[in-house]
Amino acid sequence: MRLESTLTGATHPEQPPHARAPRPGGRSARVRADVVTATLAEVTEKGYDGLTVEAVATRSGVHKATLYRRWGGVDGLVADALTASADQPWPLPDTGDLRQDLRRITQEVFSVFTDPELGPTPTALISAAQRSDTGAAALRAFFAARHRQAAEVAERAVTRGELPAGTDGAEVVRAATAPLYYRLFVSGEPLDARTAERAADAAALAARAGLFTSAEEDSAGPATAATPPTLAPPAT
Amino acid sequence: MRLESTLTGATHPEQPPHARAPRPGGRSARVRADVVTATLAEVTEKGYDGLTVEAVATRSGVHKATLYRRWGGVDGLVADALTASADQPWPLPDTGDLRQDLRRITQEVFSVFTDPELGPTPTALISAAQRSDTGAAALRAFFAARHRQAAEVAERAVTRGELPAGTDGAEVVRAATAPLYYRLFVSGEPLDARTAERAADAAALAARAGLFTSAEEDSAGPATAATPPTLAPPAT
DNA sequence: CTCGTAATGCGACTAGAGTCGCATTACGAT
DNA sequence: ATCGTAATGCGACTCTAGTCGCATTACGAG
Repeated sequence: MRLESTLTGATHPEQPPHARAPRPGGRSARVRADVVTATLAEVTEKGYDGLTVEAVATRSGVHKATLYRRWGGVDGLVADALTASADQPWPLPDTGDLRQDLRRITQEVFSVFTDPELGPTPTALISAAQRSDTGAAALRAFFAARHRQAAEVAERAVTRGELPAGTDGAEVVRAATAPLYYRLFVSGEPLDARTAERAADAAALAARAGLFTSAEEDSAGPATAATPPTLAPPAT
Repeated sequence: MRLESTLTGATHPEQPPHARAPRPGGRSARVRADVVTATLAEVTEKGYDGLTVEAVATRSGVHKATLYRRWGGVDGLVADALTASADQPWPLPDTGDLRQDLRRITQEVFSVFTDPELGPTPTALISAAQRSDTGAAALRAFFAARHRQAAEVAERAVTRGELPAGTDGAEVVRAATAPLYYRLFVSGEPLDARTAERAADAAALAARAGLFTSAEEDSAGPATAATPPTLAPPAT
């Protein structure tokens, strides 16, 4: 479980949550890498409630006081770990069909968070990040980056003429993934592959109906009814 | 961790703190009421991170040890407060049109959580509840109740012939509200009235298209099956 | 190589969360 | 009214998160 290669090997020499260090040199970088690694391991094993600065200190070999000085506490540790994770790229599907692309995306989200092997870490990370202001800020940045990136799927659909011009790509992505995150982190209801599909289909449907164009104002018009598009029936 | 069976014990099926107790009499009831009130006040004022058993003890006039005995800790306090809040009825719209009904619902959610007067309490409550297993269980119950109740708007739509038979009402409600909760509690992105409307419209559209009927089987084939598990969770 | 300085290591100290055993109170039944 | 018992009050105790001042290390510049 060597995350160091990914997280630290290519670690950008900035990002200490506090101040940009006048000494970004070797040691500080190593310390940060070790700490991030240890934090991820700890939060995965014990969850947020079990996350302790002292445990991270022990595991990373970095002194407790140093952790408090640089990260301020568990909040900062989690936020930094999340920030470090946010850099990693996310595979973007390109099937040539919006609905398929969205399905891939929601399926990806679904499998990442439910996979017994991979799931616990991102799940714990996000849960943990929700708890503090610093973590919340990191979360916002995290999702903003994801949405910005994934919006391309919708933008390609616009280019293909599949979606109306002016469609807000990020909004489409949010609509597709929101039901999943809602279940995972808010209502706590079980999440299955079917829900992931439905969410993607619903988002695609709404996008095609033009609900996500930014410069749009409707009221009670023909509403959404007139469009039972050629969309294939619900995945089910 | 372990709540006395008096509360949410896992031992017996029925455990609402207020349900059957060996001594449901006056004092215990008063104590619980005082504690719930104090908990709500504290969590509203200080947020979850500032929530302390000792502060609740002082404010409610109930001894700290009693709080630990009956509620187990802050987790239990929050969970109980949430449970107590869940009982309160939620206004159900009935405009005769699904889309309008859903808009009312999302608008309601929107205003409750963003209202500077009312918002902080439910927001803090839900945020707090997310943090522990006990709280999460209470949250699930809370949302399950809400969904069950709100599903009626979809069921009426089915009766009217506006939606296909077999539509899962709760699912429609979830689809409508998920984007709001997602923004509020997961991504932390700003929430506005327009988003609330769009979410309702999108859900209505998808429902009409028959995406939320429960008894059906897949038609799109292997679309979802193949998924390159190449995410970026920091684990490995 | 030497030196100045930032970063880390170190251990003691404080404060507050959470626990425990026992005394006291008040409910509910007789 | 009386009594048995559950629930609460009470205070001392433990344990650990978090802080502080100072010693030590290692980076980076000359």
